[in-house]
Amino acid sequence: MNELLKRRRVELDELKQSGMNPYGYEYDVTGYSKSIITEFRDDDPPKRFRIAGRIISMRKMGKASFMHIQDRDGRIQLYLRKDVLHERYAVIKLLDIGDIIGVEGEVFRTKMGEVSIKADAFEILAKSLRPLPVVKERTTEDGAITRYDPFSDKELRYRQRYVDLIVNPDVRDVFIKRARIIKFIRNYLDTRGYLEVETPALQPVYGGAAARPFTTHHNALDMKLYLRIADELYLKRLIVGGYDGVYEIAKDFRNEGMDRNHNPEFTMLEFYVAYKDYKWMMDFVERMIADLVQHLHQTTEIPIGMHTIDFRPRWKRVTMSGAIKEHTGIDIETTDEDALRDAARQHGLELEPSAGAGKIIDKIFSEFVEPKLMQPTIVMDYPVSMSPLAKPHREKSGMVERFEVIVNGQEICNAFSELNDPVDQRARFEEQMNLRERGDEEAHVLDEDYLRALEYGMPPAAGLGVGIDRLTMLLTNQESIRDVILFPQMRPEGR
RNA sequence: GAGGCUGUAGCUCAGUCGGUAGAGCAUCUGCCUUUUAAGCAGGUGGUCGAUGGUUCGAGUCCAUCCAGCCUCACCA
Repeated sequence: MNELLKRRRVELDELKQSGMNPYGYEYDVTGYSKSIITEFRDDDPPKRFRIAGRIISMRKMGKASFMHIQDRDGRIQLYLRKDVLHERYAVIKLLDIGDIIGVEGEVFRTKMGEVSIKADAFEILAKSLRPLPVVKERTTEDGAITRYDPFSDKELRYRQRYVDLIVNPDVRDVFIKRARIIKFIRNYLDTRGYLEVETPALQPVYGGAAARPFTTHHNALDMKLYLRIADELYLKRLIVGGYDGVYEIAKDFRNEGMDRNHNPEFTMLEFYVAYKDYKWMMDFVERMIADLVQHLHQTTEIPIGMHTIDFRPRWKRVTMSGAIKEHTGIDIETTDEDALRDAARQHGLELEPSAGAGKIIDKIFSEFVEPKLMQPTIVMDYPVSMSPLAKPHREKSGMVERFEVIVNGQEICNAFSELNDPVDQRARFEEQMNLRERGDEEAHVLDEDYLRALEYGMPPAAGLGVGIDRLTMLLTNQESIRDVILFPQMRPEGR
């Protein structure tokens, strides 16, 4: 144990010997930093508050000391004087940055103009035994805060998120926004009469997406179970069951690589509405997201990365074939598979010989079109081979009624008119099983019970999936999914 | 899975040609009753990610491993 840790344990013992409990039981808080400061009026008679928080800076002088404590809303300065606290003042010597204290006193404004609390009593609520990487900072005249050498090591920040949250207020803010995003969506769907449901995370047959699952084992049933990769097939069973609109905000689990856009567990909104199609869903989702952005930022126009992005409806709508033609000159509607492959190769794409037309189109799109779509864009009408759960296009053969929303070069949602023809659905599943036999581990699995449900009859329906983590990244301007997940997956810590 | 970069004090980082390990902040001691990147003076603090190798001598060169980041591949 190093000197800093030893030192704090010595102080802990001294506190106990002095008769103070270094781990208090409760504190009756009557004020919070932010409101105390904003509501302070110089002409009013002094007000008293009890406030609790963590010490984040200290300036001890001989017979008086200043410190800042941080509570849930922000920071406030404390002023402690020996001639007020008397023998209690000696305890200040045993306080450290990181300790959590409760303080009672009058609010006043210092000579330098900072609203502060003049303490006449304090208690220790939790003695901190580890040094906190707090950092010097200065508020410049225009109100901007300059921080010196902030705690920035990503590995430490993710592994010890509690420390990150204490010392980096911006991080705390991201997760408050994340909560507001989820709450807004839930409220938006609830007030329109859609039912929030819960479906199994442990599934005997996984489905609803193309991905490799995590597996686990149920001891009592002695059976293999999968962690869900999507909730789609269960939610559509509920549409069969007669609910008009259902949604679920839930964790999905995919056993794939990790990078700045992928975490093995992530949060997905899935939403299904009976008697609607994908056109209806386009209108719905652009309205919902525009309202969400307005709610979060008080405007629909926000800076993201290098761009300013405007979420105000109506968003640009393009077909996949139109977008590809515009950005590459390739006409996928009049080009057969071999010619398509040649065209893709001419554009510099490397393709596996097994790649079919759908895969080639998808590759062309994600390589040459998607990165260029900065403003919210609805891209519609996808090849049927890429979308085994979507309904055939009512006009274009070989296509399905599906759309994605691309913002800042990234997909943020995926939606389609749901396939409700059980015979077609069975054929699509069988095609997927063929792919699986040829070694595609991510092909969809045939779900016999889901087919049985469709055979009873499912009304036409529109479905939507929104990756909440990526949406949060977008709306909080974060570059990595790890910055919007409190405890991202990490390799075990070496000791 | 492939390539590149990184790992030095609690935090943020220097460390030259291979020659006794440094700074700022934090921390400690003393002084200081409206300070605020408080100040002044003086200190403490290191398994240089791990293991092995080359060398008279390794933070520095080499190999292997661990962890993180980035790019690519894979992937809704």
